[in-house]
Amino acid sequence: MAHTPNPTLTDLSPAGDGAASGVPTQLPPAFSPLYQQIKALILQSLQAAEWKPGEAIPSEMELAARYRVSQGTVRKAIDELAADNLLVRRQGKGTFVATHSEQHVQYRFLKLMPDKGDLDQEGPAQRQVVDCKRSRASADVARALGLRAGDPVLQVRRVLSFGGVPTILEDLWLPGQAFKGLTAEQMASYQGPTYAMFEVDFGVRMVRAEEKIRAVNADAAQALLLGVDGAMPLLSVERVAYTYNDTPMELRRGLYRTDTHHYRNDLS
Amino acid sequence: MAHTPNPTLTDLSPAGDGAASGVPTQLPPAFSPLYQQIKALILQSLQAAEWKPGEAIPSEMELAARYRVSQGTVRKAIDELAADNLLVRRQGKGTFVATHSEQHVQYRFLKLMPDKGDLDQEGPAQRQVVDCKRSRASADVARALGLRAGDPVLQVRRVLSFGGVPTILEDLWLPGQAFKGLTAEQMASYQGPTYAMFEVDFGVRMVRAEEKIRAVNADAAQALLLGVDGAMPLLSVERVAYTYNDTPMELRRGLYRTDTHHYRNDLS
DNA sequence: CAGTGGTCTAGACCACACT
DNA sequence: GTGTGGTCTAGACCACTGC
Repeated sequence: MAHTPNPTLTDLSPAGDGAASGVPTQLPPAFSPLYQQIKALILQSLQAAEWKPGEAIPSEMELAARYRVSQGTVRKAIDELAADNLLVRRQGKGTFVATHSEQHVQYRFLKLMPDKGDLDQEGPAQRQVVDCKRSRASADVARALGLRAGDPVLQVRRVLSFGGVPTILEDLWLPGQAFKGLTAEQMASYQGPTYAMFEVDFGVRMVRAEEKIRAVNADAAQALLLGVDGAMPLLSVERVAYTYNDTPMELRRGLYRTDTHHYRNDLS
Repeated sequence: MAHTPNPTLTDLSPAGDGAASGVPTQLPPAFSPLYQQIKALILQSLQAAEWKPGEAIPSEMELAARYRVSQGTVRKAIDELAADNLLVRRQGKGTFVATHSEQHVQYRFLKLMPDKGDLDQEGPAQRQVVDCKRSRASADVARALGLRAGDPVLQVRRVLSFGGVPTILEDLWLPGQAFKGLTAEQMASYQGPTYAMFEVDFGVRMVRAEEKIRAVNADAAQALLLGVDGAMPLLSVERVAYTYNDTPMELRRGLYRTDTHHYRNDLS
């Protein structure tokens, strides 16, 4: 099988040329390596929930057989998906679909750290849902979520406390479509990360996010909920979280107290 | 050469066992893959400046011959170094030592973005050096830089403006040892990123950094330098930058205006 | 023990850049 | 054309997990 591409896979290699059709290739067919095609196929299966968060995907040998490529090619595809945190490899056990329902990745998207110690040392975060209502997307919200203004959205306001101290005030906007039936009860009572609940109850898995950070002054209502003086500057963290396919599924505006905590970022 | 480890490389594989010494291995010898050892060797050459920033390193075949391993093993070592942004691969040309002296990575460590558009569209940043003096490390500074309190440090205060608007006020602390002879003139007049100057003039290459971000109020002097009202909340960005070997080589405290810009971060 | 991912090798061929 | 990195294959063996 020394480079005899599987006929079921798109042969994008210029090597084969277009002689069969008698038409010489004008535009180079945008060469795409085999392992990228395999990666895309695996990604499709993930989107289609053929394998669910936490479950094992087929072994490298099985996938190699399925796609009619060598184990090494499957390996490279999986390597990239693991680097993107979509899959998790565990030697001797298998390769698993990444999930937010795990202790050690509890706060994967939360970059706030206590000035001393670790978030885990402050015990589990207490969540207090202040508000949870159906509403309609403003122009701002619609743009961020890829909706049209006026489309139904779910809006949640909550306070997160660490060690009993209110530290984060968050407003969430979720597309009404995908999160039909979400209740305040559910937001408040679910044990574990909110994104884990989204996976379990709504089949929505967040894979990446973008944050814009600013320093702001709180308004009166915000200061009250956080129990801080209105003059204390706060960190404004605006996050858009995406599922597979770069589809935005959540807009979140957080206000962080940074007198005892800080937002930590590693650059490389 | 089907797994006959080169004798010049540490054979950490348990396969060889300790029979030669007659002493059975008690503690497993911390198995380390060959490619990790190669990676460490390449890293040593980088630290020793055997190849300088911007230069090409030997080809994969040459390195494979030098270390007596297969090309694939060298490849995997280089892959990881490239993923860490220590090397840059360019197909058809070679593999190069990463450098800050390049247009498209101009602002690799600067996450501040204008709310509309791109930093590059605002033209080159104007740097105004407010102060540049030799001093002694305070306890804080010493801890961050891995020095002892009282050790000589270089201290720089400067203002960065984009499109003529003062946007960042920065204080830098540099180990006096490594940056002997750095002048205010040099800080102000060098064309290009400051980290590029560090590479060229002092042989110090920054490879990663950690930032702690808070919302703060400016004091009077700071507000004056940034030309803002004292009540405007600002982003405090405290950065420690590291060279090879996780050696801290710079402490930087920045105050960012976030009324027209924001700190951008991608999570995954 | 069998099955999984992880490492290492060797060789072929492709895409790209320079000359 | 030559030399570089990039892809793909095939096969061997190692390390880890759980039966």
